[in-house]
Amino acid sequence: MGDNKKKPEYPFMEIERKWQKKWEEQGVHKAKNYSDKKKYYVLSMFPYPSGALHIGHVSNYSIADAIARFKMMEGYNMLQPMGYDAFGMPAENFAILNNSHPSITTEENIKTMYSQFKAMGFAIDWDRELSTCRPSYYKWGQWLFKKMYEKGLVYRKTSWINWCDDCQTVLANEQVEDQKCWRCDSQVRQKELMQWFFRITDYAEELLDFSKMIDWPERVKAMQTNWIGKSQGTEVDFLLISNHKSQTNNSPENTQVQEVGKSIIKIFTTRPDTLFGVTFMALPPEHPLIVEWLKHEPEDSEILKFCEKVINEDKITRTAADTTKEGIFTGRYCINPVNGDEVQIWITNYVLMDYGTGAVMGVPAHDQRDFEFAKKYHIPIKIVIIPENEQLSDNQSDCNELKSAYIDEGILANSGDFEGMKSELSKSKITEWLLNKGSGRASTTYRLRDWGISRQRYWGTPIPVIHCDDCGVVLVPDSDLPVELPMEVQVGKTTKNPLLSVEKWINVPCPKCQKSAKRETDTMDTFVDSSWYFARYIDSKNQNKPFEEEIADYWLPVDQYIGGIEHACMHLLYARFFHKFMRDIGLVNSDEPFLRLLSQGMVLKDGFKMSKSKGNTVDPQEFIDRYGADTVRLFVLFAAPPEKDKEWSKEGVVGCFRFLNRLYHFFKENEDAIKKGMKMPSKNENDTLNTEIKKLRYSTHNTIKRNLEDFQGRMQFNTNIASIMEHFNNLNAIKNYADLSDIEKYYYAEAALTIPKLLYLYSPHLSEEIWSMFYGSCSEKENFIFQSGVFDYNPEFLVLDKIVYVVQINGKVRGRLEIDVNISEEEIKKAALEIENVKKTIEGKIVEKIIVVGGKLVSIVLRN
RNA sequence: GCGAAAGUGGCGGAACUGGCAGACGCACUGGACUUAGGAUCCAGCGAGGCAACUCAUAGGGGUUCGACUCCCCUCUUUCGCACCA
Repeated sequence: MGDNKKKPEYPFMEIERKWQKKWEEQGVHKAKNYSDKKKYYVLSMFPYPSGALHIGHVSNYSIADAIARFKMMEGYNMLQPMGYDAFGMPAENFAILNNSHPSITTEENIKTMYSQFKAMGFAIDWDRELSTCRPSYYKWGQWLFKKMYEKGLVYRKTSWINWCDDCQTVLANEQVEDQKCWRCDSQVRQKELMQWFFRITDYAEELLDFSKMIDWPERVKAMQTNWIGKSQGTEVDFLLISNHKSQTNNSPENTQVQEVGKSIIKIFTTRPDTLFGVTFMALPPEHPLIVEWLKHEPEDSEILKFCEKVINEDKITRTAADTTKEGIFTGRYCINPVNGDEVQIWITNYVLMDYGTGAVMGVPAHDQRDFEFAKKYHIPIKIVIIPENEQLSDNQSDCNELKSAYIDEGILANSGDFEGMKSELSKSKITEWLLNKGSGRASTTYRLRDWGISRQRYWGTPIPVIHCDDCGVVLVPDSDLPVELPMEVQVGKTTKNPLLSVEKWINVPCPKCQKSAKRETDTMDTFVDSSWYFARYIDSKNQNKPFEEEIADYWLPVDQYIGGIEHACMHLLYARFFHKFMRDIGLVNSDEPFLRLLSQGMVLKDGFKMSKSKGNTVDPQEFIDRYGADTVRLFVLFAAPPEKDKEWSKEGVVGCFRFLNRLYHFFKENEDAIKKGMKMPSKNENDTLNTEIKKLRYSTHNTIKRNLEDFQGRMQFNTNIASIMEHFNNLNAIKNYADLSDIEKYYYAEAALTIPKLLYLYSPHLSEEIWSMFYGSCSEKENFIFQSGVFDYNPEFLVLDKIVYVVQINGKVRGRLEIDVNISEEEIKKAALEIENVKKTIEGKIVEKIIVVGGKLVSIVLRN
């Protein structure tokens, strides 16, 4: 021990390959679909096959693998599957860049990634591997689409989207830069396009319920709650005045018969207490009423021009909070149901058609936006709420002096029968009054919008629909599923959706009437694919249904999900929606897909997110080749707690490598010594243990305890690893092995062999290698670490016979006291007062009281 | 603006229910051994002070025998949502 000879690096490459081979040969990572054992399903978000594992993947799967292996040790029937999220724009663009077809490049990338996964040595059941771009997978995505359609959860409607004429596709908001297409730089315009939607809003209320999860980060729950954005308020009907004042050409059609549905403007408000302060009505140009009115406008009308301008503004600019509020008066009026006031109707750029009822009552005195708008266009401002302790003074002068709206609640003024009532109470009273009059009702709205899943893209799951002139939308029969993507297309920069030009594929007979019809050419958003993949893993080879319900009952929900925070309001919400839908059609019997969620932090370089454009990327492969998978895995877990961002450090990796190296050489050098201590001597010599070994034994069991409890609770692997290093340092400090008694040698060996067992979760290859030095293959069967069960400690060894008390005077540490455990409080006080330094400090002062905290410290309080 | 999280040495981070602030690792410094290398071993490592001690957990108050931890205020950073009526 401790000699100064040169040491070669440990042969990690050989060791890692060796154990990967053994694990595979003996199928130790395969999960059984039917088992008496309790199951544990560990899942990491699957990767998009970009051609190489990046450091984020390595971090994600290292966390998952630690949990997975712990559950294996605990004896669970553990499942950790892996697959690829292979459809979508990045894959399509990758193919375009390489002048190839995405089906080719994707499968190539999958191959590369698979071999990288193998080299990392994750405990993955590869028999269940899937890729979303294979017909065997997306067949069932299409099947689920149909089920959803049949349940009324799928619909088509025209909606306003960002459209690039050059690329002939919808652009997501983040693909529009400065009103221009990110790819071809041409002007983006708003276009009304027929799109497919999933009615996720039907589940809005249930999606707000997180009670069925065991452990989800507060942050994610808050983000989803925020995103769903439930608001309770009141819907109010404003009657239109049909022969409006400004109209000059009073044609009978316009003035008399109004369609019933259009004779009112419905608004939603969370502040019915301000209803008496309404001085205008704000509608977006897309509002059906406006659309109707515009038909009667002359071509050069200002109103028409204004509407066109607003509609063509890109969504982001238009909905930004700091965009100047603009509007135009329609010349028409409606009636405020609470007081009969005539209210001007304006078209504005700041009201959103797809929230609430798509119309807003303008209360300039009590809403900042309305206030700014009213100021600009000289619309009257009427105060109807005053702060509780103030009097309403001269109304008129007040309004002119106002610098901003009073948006808080208060006491109602100028409010008819509700005069003097508190906002809080008046809300329900006014709503009640409206209900009785039939011109309003309580209402709940959500910010959550239905999920638009149409993509005018080639590389995605085809929507299994055929359009027939006579029959309309016809679902592709089950027997014709999957609707496979045609392969004979050229993807390229210039072209529109390549599917549009595959005549052979598009033109099909209508399944109902056999007349010629056309296939839907939109494909599905890739988030549809990832919304149910966790369920497909449990029976991924099934050719007759998405998965067997009985197997799903065993495996679902996922016990532990690990992924990035970036999916909080997208993937994680969509997957919850899908799971609930699958429950409602009887496929699964649980309410939530993911019981526990760990959202891991990013790996940063120099404090920034790694990105190609910044040029601060790290290729993990480089480090894996040089220091081994065990080292890299250990580093990403040691650098910070899993949910925190971690800074990539080359030196840190080397530090982990050194630790593993030291460990390996320690066991090589002390192999014989440890072997001698492996058997508990028959004679119990506990009493004769020297203090050093007693401390080591304490270290062993305390380290195990810390690691065990951490896995049962907060899962901060960085401190676990630190504690293993610390314990190894303690073990290394024993230099007098030769002098030890048999029982001391036993505890020495125990201390040593604890290390591979604890480290197995983070650096499994080396751990197995060390373990096998002592518990090596007896026959054909290997003794894998997990088979030895989970690590456990003996609480008896954590009881010390001497304890160090810290002695404080007025809160400052003045000494310490090593004392027998069983000593009484009085004696401890006495002993504390006898410490030299304590004596000196309290000399000439009066001791007011002495507090003894059991097993920890003595606090002496002096009178000042 | 709303919501969430966070702020501790040169750095990543420990300190779990209030009880020795800085575990573990990196970097650094000195030494040993070295045909020198990303090797190994020993020692040191918050600041000030010869020392006893003092000062330090973003800043300021408070509760307490005792506060990184609890309460109040302020500042800063990151993230999410954002004209949501």
